[in-house]
Amino acid sequence: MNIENTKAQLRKGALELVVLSIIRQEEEAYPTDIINRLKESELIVVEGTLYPLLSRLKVGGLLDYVWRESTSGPPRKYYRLTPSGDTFLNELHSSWRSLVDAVDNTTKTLSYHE
Amino acid sequence: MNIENTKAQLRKGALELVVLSIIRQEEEAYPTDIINRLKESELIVVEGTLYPLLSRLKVGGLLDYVWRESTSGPPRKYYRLTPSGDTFLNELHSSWRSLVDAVDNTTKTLSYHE
DNA sequence: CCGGCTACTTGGTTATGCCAAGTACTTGAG
DNA sequence: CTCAAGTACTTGGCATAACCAAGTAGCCGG
Repeated sequence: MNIENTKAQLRKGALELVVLSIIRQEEEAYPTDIINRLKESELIVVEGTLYPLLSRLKVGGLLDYVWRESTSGPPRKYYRLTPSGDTFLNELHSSWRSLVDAVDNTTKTLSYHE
Repeated sequence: MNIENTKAQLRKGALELVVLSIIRQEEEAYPTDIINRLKESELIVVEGTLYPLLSRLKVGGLLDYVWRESTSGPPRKYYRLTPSGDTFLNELHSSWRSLVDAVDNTTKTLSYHE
């Protein structure tokens, strides 16, 4: 059993939450922005993960994007939250808090061992 | 995009942590025990999820079990943490705290919207 | 000895996240 | 003009987790 493997597993599902949060914070963001923000938080994500995730959120109506020119390369897709994306993010954040509470509740006696 | 689906996704990977935590708390526990404890914390898990998870942890050397007679049916597999399971759980708990911190860090400005 | 309860097991499905290529647009050097 | 290098986005295939649903099997009471 590999701890690194399980650590990676832990964050699955939290990605949608953090990606949506970053986009809300920035008002609008393009993928490389988002990847850099994630790296700052030590939540490393690669392109092959992020692009499909953004597409799913777009198809789901939670995100929208506009093309914008870049001064240093091809144009970029700048993503923004739609109104339903905004609502969804609030719900998702609340679900996250519930999960954290539930896990904390289950693991709280760990403190006797640490 | 379905909020229920994504909510379910959120807890993936957290299951190993809570299952190991429950077993440590109880000293030893059999699957139905664990499922009931999870229900109390609103972390619903079905047999088809839990049994394979326990098997993986057993194969990984983190858990061990003993058969014990029951007064109301067939014997039960009582699972216990092995020493390496104990170490693993400490590491996993620490990874969990890091993830929570990272997500909280990313989502903290959400409070301005709530 | 058989119906119902309790425990445990096991295919098959879906979806996420990752890796690794691949496509395409832009700029600048020569 | 053209070609290399950089930036941005896309896609196919793989591994795995969690779930669903069905199935196997031991145990007790009538």
